[in-house]
Amino acid sequence: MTTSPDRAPLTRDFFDRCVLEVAPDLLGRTLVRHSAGGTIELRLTEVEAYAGEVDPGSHAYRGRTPRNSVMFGPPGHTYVYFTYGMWHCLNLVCGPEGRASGVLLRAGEIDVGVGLARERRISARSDKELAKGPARLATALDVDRELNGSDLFDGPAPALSVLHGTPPPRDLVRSGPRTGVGGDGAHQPWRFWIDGDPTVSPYRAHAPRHRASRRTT
DNA sequence: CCTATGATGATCT
DNA sequence: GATCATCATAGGT
Repeated sequence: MTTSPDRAPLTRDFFDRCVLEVAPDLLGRTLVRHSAGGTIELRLTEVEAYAGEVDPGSHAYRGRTPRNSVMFGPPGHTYVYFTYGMWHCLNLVCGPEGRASGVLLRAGEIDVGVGLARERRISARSDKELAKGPARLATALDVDRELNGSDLFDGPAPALSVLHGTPPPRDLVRSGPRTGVGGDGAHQPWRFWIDGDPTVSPYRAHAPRHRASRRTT
């Protein structure tokens, strides 16, 4: 039985590097999700780096809390959080240990399991939209907080893993400010994407909510 | 294509 | 109580 090099899993050492190296290096890689519904494979086209306690845009900026604790653990694990009352976002924890950094997986192209992804993403108007955005990606892959902290290298068929895939030519890798990040971290060019790829999500600048108080009924 | 806005609840201060 | 690493929808261009 032969396995082509692009189907080989990445090693844990791949993730045990500075997040600013790992993030662009993840573009073009293949994310594999095994769940009860079936298998999804996705080619990553857009990611963002969050550099831990030194990064004002990072959940880890103000230190360890119950939510962000897996960011402080070893690399090669998932960090899944719930946001805006409705959505989940999926990150991969990077090294070195103690840095509390992670890569937000923002978008990709579904290569395997398009039918299953469409069942989970009824509102998608085309296949290009199935994982165009971090919460859409998490929805298409059936990722929620149950997956938080899971090890990408947990046994022969982990719930989530990353294969080598085919990285794009370096001159197609672009970088710019992170979507929806404000404050002192707003201008770091730590969003990375494949230029011209139709599955990359639109950039949105940080939009502060202004006096948006809700009635308490 | 674009912009504006409501939905919804965990988290942290 | 404010914020939030977002999305779907409605309506204008």
